[in-house]
Amino acid sequence: MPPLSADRVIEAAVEVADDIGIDAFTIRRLATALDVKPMTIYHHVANKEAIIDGMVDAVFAEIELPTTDEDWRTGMRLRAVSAREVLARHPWATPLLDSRANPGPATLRHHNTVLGCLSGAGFSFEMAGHTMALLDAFVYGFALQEAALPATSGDHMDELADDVMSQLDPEAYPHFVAFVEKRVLAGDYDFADEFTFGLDLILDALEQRL
Amino acid sequence: MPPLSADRVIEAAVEVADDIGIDAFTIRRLATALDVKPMTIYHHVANKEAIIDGMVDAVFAEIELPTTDEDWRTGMRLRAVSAREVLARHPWATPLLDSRANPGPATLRHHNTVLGCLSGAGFSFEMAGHTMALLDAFVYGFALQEAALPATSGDHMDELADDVMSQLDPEAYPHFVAFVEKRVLAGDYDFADEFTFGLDLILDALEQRL
DNA sequence: TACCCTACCCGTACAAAGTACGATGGGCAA
DNA sequence: TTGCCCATCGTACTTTGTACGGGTAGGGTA
Repeated sequence: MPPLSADRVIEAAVEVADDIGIDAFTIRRLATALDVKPMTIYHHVANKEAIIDGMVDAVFAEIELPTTDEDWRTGMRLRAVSAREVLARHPWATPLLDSRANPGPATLRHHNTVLGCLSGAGFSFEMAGHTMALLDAFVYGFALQEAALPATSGDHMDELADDVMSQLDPEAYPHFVAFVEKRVLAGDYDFADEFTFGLDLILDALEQRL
Repeated sequence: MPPLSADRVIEAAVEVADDIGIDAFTIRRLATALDVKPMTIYHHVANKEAIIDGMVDAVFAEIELPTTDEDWRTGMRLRAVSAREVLARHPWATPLLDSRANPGPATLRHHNTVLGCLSGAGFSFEMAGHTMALLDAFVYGFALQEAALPATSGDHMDELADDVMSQLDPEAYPHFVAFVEKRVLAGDYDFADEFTFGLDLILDALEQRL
């Protein structure tokens, strides 16, 4: 076991948060995961906020970025798909991504590269801003919805949905109940498919406006 | 002052969270706002989680819903615009909207009405699912971004952006720095405008697919 | 060898949070 | 008046972040 370091603290913090969620993530639990006493951690990071800053930056670092020799659509699609995957692995991160007052280097690099891809493709600053805000909103919002799901597909969802349905008055919410029964429980529903539908619709529409 | 009730607890809780944020929102502070001792609150609600369930439902209740005699596009646009306004008033709510295991009546009514509007306009269950997932993702994601902004427009932003810029190496992040200088600090930038751009783009594209 | 410095690590302790448990007190029915 | 009920509260326990200061090991210097 190498001596503790800020990087090892952040790395373990991400793992702990993945396992037990950001609410249950405490310094004491992180210390246990690192096989160290709580106060040891404070020798390497200033406080819990600084750890979370680092965790968010680590998440940004996992997201694949467009390369310079791609067209904007390929690059933006790649980044969006990668971001969704990463945020699915780290569901606690989505509400925090934009909320850090101290963005880390990977965060800055991320935004810089995205803007560079769009500028390189001839987007005006105005259009680049529109595009980034729109795509980010969609990706973050989708990740938020997905994080709330008990499961995105598979057998588990049937039982869970049944459970919810049983406590729900079909008279009061007829469209909702019908949707869940006819669509969600139909068999082949996978919420993740909604992502590609929305993403490609947005990319198509952006392309048209150029 | 009427006697305490679950509704008054929820109402005050929303106000407190609006004022000081969800992290600083504690039972003790809520009790102070209600001019009551902490334990009194537990006579009316089960625990803090139940309060948050109620707060989220109260936020859903504030969002305007489409009426049955509108076409789908008008209804969906109205709801999206209203949701953005409501979430801007209650920035703490966005990450919680989808995360409640016990949705309240306003929440269920909300989803039911949205689905009803789409079904009434002839959307298939499949297309209604696509549409709702896409619009919700955009609205929630946008609200998340907006909540992270120190300000969406006005003079404050200039100073804040200057502050951020001064600590940032233009060599390392040239596109990012250029974007902020040329677009954000240009004078008439208002992040809120990005909302209508994205929303109308999505609605246009949805209309085309029908 | 004797000393000390530095980099780590930890023991203890305190404030603030959620909330279990039981007491209190004031109004109403009989 | 007596008895009861129930909204309110006092006290106390657990869990959290983290301030403060004390160890301790290993290497450099005299």
